[in-house]
Amino acid sequence: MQHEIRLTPTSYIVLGLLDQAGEATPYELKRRVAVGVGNFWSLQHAQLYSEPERLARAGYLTEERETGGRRRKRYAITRRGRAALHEWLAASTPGLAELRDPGLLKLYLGGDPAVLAAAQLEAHERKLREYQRIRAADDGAGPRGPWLTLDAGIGHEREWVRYWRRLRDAR
Amino acid sequence: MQHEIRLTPTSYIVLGLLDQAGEATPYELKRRVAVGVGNFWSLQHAQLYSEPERLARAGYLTEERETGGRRRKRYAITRRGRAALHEWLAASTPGLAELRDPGLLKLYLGGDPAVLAAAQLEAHERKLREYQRIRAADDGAGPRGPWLTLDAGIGHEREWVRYWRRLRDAR
DNA sequence: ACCGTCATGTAATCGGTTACATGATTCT
DNA sequence: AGAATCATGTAACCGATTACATGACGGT
Repeated sequence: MQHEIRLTPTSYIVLGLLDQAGEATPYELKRRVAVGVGNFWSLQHAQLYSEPERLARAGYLTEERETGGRRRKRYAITRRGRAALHEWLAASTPGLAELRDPGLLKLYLGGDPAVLAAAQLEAHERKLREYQRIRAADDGAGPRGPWLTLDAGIGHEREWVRYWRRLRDAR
Repeated sequence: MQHEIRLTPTSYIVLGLLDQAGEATPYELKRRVAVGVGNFWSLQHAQLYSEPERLARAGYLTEERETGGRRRKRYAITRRGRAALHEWLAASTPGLAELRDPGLLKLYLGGDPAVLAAAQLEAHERKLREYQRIRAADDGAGPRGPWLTLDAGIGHEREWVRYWRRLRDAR
């Protein structure tokens, strides 16, 4: 309830999901991540056990154990947690994202463009189709954020496809 | 010289740069990273001290201390290091990159699209101009990798600009 | 001579990843 | 009933980030 801890993106994902969900167990968080944010910011499932603990100790969440059966831990966001979340949401965003693409790294360090392009192209085309399927299935209800970010994902996948295709066809 | 260590992207960046440079001190590596890979895969400078040590202990690099003045450590890649690098370069690349953009994360978790868009747009426009300046200054000599990845960076920055602009102008 | 900044490095901490492990369920 | 897979969780390790610290050097 007292030590200051540093809040990382992982922290805000947990806070944000709990803010929307009301309360959840780590496993529920895991599933929510998998169908949403996980597409552009993935987490190890173990973090969804350790991070809520950390947040609870610092007073951002409450934790209570179910009494029956699996004795799961259920977490809920506190007023302090909500405050931290909204402060972060409103604060100006510092740096930009980095590409951090393993394929691109290989390209930079001397990998064969043609070989890389072939593999990357196929993977990105597949990913693009997946996103488009998700978007087609979305009925537009629910919060706007997920829909908008999906749109970003599609845009970038298209860009990747363009990029690797040009590279493949070069020369 | 003997323990197995896990090679991370950081490892390959060090190996790759040393492969091109012949040999270097951590500080020289730092500068090379800053003008190149660092644009899409940044590292803490401290890692450029610890990682070469790790690699040297495992036999991928040789390490020798300068005798005079600062007694810097100079590293060079070994045959084993080169082998590991080229094996990695040739191996098929596993997953795709994630966007991992803090602005996008805020958008997903409920941040105000208009506010986010304004800030992000400006930052990405600036970054795009920077890349274009770098490309204009590039004489096309030297290895191809850096030039090609710069191109990827430009493409994605353009996509970000399109994306946030549309978002800003929406409604 | 002093100051500020760049150069260069080490130490401690901690978040994140990997590995391990057991209880439920479903399938054959 | 046994096998396989999903659900759920813990523990250990380690790479990465942060903080700290000192030396060199150029400028005034």
